[in-house]
Amino acid sequence: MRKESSTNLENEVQINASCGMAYTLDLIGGRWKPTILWRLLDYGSLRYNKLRKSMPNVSERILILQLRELENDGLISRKIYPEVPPRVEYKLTELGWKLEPVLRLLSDWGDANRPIGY
Amino acid sequence: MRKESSTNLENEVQINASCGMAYTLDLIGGRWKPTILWRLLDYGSLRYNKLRKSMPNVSERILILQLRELENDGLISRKIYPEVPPRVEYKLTELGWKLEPVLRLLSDWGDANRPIGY
DNA sequence: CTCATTACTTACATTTATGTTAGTACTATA
DNA sequence: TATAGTACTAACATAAATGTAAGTAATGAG
Repeated sequence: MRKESSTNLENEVQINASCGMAYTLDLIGGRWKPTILWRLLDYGSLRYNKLRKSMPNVSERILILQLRELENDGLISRKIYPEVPPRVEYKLTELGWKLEPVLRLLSDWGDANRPIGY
Repeated sequence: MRKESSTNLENEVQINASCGMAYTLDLIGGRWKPTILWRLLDYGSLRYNKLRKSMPNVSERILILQLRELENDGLISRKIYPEVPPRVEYKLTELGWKLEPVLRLLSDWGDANRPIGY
């Protein structure tokens, strides 16, 4: 959990409010968020388990955390089917799809400029 | 300082190596890096003191840390003039300038999609 | 009754990022 | 001798992000 007040948090809030770049980076900047977003761009829609199995190194807790943050920020949606065993499907929202060109540019830049042998 | 080995670090390394998006985000993702890069896009070249005064909320230590990381990652250069009092000028490298379209897209997206009243 | 399946949650532990405060070296100028 | 100016560094402290291991609810199949 975050503290209710700290210089750290105040700085974050202030920067995000005044700098579009920082705001965008804050939305997509978690350790596993790029991977999640990329999968959803690829598959369109994914069940939790399939997503998880496509990311062998995340722990469940962290994966859920990142999914919740993306959901709270309006980038992905979570649809629960009332079945047993449960079924939950994740997909990009309209806002999430608006990110596509941004994500592709970030991806292309990284692939083009990552040092050789990195 | 970072540990030499930890799951955290291993995950970071592995993701950055396999995902261009994550790699790019890692380069520009510090708290004050967007602001620094934006200033340098704007001014072309900036002395340390002028940069600092344009960012009243960073502490010196953190500003220097972020500058060093950007320098180590090859995005900015640091030129020392052998004068007293000292003079140090920061500017974007060629690689740094290549980021310009990425930064502008991130900025535009954030400004366009940040919730009202945020 | 037992077990498998799915999408989680809980309690705990560690690592990493960020922030605070004070101090330094060097010289020119007053 | 004292002070100002610049670009830092050092020692310390806190906040936030990430990771580990185990457990849970619900139900159908065997």
